[in-house]
Amino acid sequence: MADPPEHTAPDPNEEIMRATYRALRKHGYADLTIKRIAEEYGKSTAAIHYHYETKDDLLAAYLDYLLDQFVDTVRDIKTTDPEERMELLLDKLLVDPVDHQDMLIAMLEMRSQAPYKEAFCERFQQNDEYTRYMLKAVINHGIDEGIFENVDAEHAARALMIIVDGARTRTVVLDEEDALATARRTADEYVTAILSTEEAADGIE
Amino acid sequence: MADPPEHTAPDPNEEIMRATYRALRKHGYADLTIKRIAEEYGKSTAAIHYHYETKDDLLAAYLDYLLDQFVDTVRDIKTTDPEERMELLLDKLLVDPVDHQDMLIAMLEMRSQAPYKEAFCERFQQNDEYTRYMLKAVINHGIDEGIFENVDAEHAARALMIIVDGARTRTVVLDEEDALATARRTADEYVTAILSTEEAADGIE
DNA sequence: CCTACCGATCGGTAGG
DNA sequence: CCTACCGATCGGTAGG
Repeated sequence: MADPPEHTAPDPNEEIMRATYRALRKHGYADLTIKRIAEEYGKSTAAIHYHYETKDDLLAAYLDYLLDQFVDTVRDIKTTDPEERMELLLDKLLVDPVDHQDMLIAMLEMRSQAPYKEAFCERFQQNDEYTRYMLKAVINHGIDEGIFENVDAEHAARALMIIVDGARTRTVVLDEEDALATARRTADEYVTAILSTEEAADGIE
Repeated sequence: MADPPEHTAPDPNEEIMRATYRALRKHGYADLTIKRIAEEYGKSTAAIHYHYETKDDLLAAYLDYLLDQFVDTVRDIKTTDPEERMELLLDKLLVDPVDHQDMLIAMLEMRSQAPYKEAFCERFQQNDEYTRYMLKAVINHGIDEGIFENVDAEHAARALMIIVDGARTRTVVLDEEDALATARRTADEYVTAILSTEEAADGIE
């Protein structure tokens, strides 16, 4: 009931980010209004505008907030073994989202607005660049260690990102529950058939 | 200036479909209004509502219209040789869209609304099923002729669709001009490394 | 198929 | 940070 004895100072910005998250999950992006965020926030719409001048400013801040969270979870991957690290990265990208369907939907909605909102586009590009860099680094590391073929690492990273984005889109658009799992398998096929040196090509079927 | 001597009876439905197409390209889906479609149509908004009860009815009809067009262009592919037919199908899916950026954008916007509009979802599923069936048929044909490995055709078709959808999403969201070309190359790698029997694995690098 | 209009909703602001 | 409100826009309809 009561706040814990040592409550952290309730940062309004943090609270609004959380409220935005809940509102996005509930209503999606197309039906996201300042009023609905304010309802989740527990205050008036003017309270939102007091902290963020426009709706787009708020949403740009929210995308930054999401990007930071993503970077944090990637930092949790401590493994340096290229093969294992690649698997964990692909799991992060293609397995974890299974439990966040609502967010996948809202994010595709926002992504589809990138051509009209430069602030959105920039953030999605930033996120993509970060993820792609992670993949490329693992691939190059694997090449150095001789467990990956001497492939074009940039292209291979892009190929994997295409698979990731394809799976997410299909999960949302077609309501395909196993799109992520199918993509996870496809990514493994790609790694095994194109990247890996020792032909353990048995697992492909 | 004047109409050609033998003008086909101007079918209002067809005219509205064309108007919808132009309005979608100009304004995208999020900013698509009945008024804007009416402007392209050259008549009042009430004229639109005379032919289509609601906005969603019109858009559902438009998706049917698009699906028919797509089926027609696929029918143009006469080749029966599996390898060549696969290449042509992939070109249709990953090369042709280069010249239709505006439509790629509008379509991703509409696709992102599939979770909220059953009528949309159904049509996208239908389109996907058709395309996937085409790919699967080619793969099975190739297997029968011994030029493709005896793989899981259903999975391979789904893998290729993931690549297609990933490329389209990335083209729109990240404004990546070569996302389609990268995906085209990735699809070829997949076909060569996973499907093809004779190892011409030289082209992969 | 048109003109005129309605009810609803939105982002944002004034004034406190 | 609140109440009250504005201007703009939307999908859809009445009446002809």
